[in-house]
Amino acid sequence: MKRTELFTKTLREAPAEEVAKNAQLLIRAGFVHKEMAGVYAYMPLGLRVLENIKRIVREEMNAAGGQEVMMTTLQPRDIWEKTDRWDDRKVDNWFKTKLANGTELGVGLTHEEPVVDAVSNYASSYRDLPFAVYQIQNKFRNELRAKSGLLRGREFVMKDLYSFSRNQEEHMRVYERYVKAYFSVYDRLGLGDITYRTYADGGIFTPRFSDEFQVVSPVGEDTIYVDEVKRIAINKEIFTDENLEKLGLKREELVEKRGIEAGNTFHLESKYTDALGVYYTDENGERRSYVMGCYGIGVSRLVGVIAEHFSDERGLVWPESIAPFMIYLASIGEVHDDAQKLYTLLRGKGIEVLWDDRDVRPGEKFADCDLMGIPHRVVVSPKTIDLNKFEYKHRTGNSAELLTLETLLARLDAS
RNA sequence: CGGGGAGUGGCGCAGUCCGGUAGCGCACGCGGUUUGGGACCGCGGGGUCGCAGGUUCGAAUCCUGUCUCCCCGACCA
Repeated sequence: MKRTELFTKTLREAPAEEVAKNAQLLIRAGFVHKEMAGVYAYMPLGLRVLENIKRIVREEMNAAGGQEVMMTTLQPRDIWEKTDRWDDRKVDNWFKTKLANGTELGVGLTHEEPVVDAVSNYASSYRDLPFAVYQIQNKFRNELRAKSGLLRGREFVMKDLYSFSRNQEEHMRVYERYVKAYFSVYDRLGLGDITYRTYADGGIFTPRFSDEFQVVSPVGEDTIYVDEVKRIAINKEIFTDENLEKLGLKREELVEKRGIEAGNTFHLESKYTDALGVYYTDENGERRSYVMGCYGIGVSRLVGVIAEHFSDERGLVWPESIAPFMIYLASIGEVHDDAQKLYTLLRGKGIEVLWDDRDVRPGEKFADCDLMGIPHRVVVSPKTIDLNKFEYKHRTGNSAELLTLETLLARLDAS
């Protein structure tokens, strides 16, 4: 894409109302637009990042056997009453609305009930099991207080997956498979080293712990205790001697840290299927309860987490796996034809290039390139043309170097 | 929802205490000089000062109400 075709602009200063680093940088660089508290719209660059994260999540969920669906945002009241989750005193962050005839509707905040309801039309035999469905969709939660930029919003993009198994043993195999898939996701996002599987409260309907995937960060909302050798952690909310013993953790081996919950997985047992009267038939023709699991990843929250973590005093520093563009091509001086040639050549190789073809001074191009966090910067100028080379610099590098076309392409291939 | 702070062109701010017809920087438009780390000069467009009442000859400024935003807390992916 050419910079002159991109309608968004960069700002020198962030809006005063934004304090969170992730929101400040994303707004300054033109990635997101704040619609209201806790509600952000994605502009072209931000959408590219969001879609890249979705792609990675999708690939890993598919690889683990998940089948993608898309449930609805509008929710009928009856199925939620069956599981006792309609009442505002039970679930206090519903957004609700009405049909013209007065019928009350819910605006989806999670999808256990509708997924169970939909699945019951198709799967009813042990032969169908196990299976899992997932979706990547906007969720709406009426949080009392939105904060921390993209980290806690009222409308956000979430991947939610629901597994259905025959029994506990099968469920645990499936469960661990998705836990593994989660780490593949975090690894590919560059967060693997600072993400800990964290034991947390499992909820009212299971004696078991749930797992949270906590990204260590000073701005995290959760306090966790990390065993850095075993690479697991325990959330402060269940930090008791009894639980430590149960989990085989020793108080003296744990380090207190702050974490951002970037995902979680729960054992749902048969709570929702039983409540909705949905069962399967086993090989003996007997009616049996499903064993369910649910698995969430805050996709839009990850945009904020990564912006927060991968940034420096000059701006964002996207990992290549999700960067909006791979290369920032800055043309300096009267070099349009040469820049065009390189632009076409790189795009022909399937490389995403943002060509800054504006008639502005070099410093402004470099500053924007750094602020936007594009991994590779290539400069075409009269000087580089005279030498028959290109100037190359990595976002995290200290200095630029002059490379021939072949070396440049090899450098990009290697990364 | 409790406590604290703040709403003035798209963004950052001054002006509010002490009422007199709105200003600066960035961004935007035109002209010119510039051109390797956010250049400079000149000219120009854009704001019913969050909203609604009230006081006053006169309100961004004083009074009342209301909406919104941010921070801390409680709650939560």
